[in-house]
Amino acid sequence: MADLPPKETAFIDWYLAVVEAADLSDKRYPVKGMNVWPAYGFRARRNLDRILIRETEASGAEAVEFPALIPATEFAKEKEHIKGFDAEVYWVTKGGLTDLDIPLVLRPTSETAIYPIFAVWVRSHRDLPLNVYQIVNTFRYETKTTRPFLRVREIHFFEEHTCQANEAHATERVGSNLAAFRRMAEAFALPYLPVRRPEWDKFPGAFYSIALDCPVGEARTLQLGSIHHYRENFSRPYEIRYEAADGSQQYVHQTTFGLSERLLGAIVAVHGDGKGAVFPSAIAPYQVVVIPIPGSDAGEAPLRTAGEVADRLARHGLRVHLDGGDERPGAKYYRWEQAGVPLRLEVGRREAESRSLTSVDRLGTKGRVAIDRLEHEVPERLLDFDRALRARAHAAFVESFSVAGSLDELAGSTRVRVVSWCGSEACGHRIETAIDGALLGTPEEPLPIPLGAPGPCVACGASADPRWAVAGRPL
RNA sequence: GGGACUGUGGGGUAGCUUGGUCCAUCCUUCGGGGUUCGGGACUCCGAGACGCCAGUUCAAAUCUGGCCAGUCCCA
Repeated sequence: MADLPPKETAFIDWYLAVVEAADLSDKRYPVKGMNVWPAYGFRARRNLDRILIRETEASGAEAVEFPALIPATEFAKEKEHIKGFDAEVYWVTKGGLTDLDIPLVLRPTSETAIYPIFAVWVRSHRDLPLNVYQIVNTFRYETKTTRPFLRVREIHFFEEHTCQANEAHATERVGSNLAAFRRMAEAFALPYLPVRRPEWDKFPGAFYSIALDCPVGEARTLQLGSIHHYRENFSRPYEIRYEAADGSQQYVHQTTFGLSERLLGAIVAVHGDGKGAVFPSAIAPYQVVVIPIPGSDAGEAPLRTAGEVADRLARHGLRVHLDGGDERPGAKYYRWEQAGVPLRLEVGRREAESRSLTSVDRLGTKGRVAIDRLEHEVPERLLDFDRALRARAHAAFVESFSVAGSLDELAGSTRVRVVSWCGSEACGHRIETAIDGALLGTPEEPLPIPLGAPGPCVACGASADPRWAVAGRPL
């Protein structure tokens, strides 16, 4: 088996090799950017979705589902929005052999599918807040190179859409989305930074956009998702109004929260290593793999014991896989490490006789697990593993930021840079040119490195109203 | 939108300059047999490819043209 390219010096080659070796996505489907979910990758995606669903519903939203096709007339109602998406939508212009009188857009995102119906659903202040989400596929005609999970044309998309009574309530919803994402990221063991995007880079039609950015090394960042405050920007063109308690008609203030399978890409990118993928236990397709080690002198005991172990763990609710194949144990170790399984249990003659298993987690920590206390000890090992994984990721996260005191320092940077910025677009663009990337925006939460008060703007030197901003190179 | 480059089994490749020695090399993968089994086993047998369409030629993976797909750089 060929070794993986080095993650440090050939990141994207490494990433693609891991995705393929771990059987997470099959990119051989003959449409660019539209990939197949094989069984193993699909398990990871389903586990990921479960967490999104759990945390979103805990934050007070309900699942709905809207159609995939949007009439051109509805799509065109919000002018910034259509301008932002025009170049990347797929059109359905024919029904059978007949040209459609109103062409249909295959949703690139669902605002314009949902909001005409919101206008019907929302009549009274008693209908508010209206918090709904859907997990559906959306389509964007990407022209750049596509990458499994990171940049695709058919997106497995989570989108929450809400209507609130006023701007303050909408701002609160943004806060509860941030809190929900914090809990999701805990399960993914992914460190991230919420960043308010600069004006020129916000979502088309938004009042403001908060991106959830995750550093992945070499100054590169991945946007994991985004939360938008729309104010009345959509409710006015779509006429989403309600009658307030005082009898007046008011436009709702809206928010959205979007995530995608890019989260899976981030999990691979952040946690993976020279051996392959590394899954946090909440996402892992298999949390535990049990490997029997036959041996010439061992008889049936290892296989029988391995079966017992796997059965009991499965009954206990763990995702466990018994690898009883003909390969030698070493080959299995390599394969399951590549596939990112958090915990491996080995069962040979010694283990069968002593009723005590050898455990090795994906970060290399070895231990023993008493078979009599399986149901207690295995979950404990998984918790230890998750903790260690989180600590490793957090250490890398802290390492990935550093302050830059001048534009010159930005060139060729291998970190995400924190700069003092006056807030002007002109200076923002100068910063972007200097780092050959993007001014990601202003952090919404404290940065993981010690910072004093911001000094004069790195671009223009003005000292009026400076703020810390982060600049990087989006992947 | 402009330019450069690339397409060989499931994955990765050799061959292309100078057409023939190629019913296409090697690694991996896959199916089957045997010996094995505490960190990528060995061995035997077998499967599987020249992006598509034309053209040149006695002869095309190799040369020419068009198309398709992809990658990178620039706007």
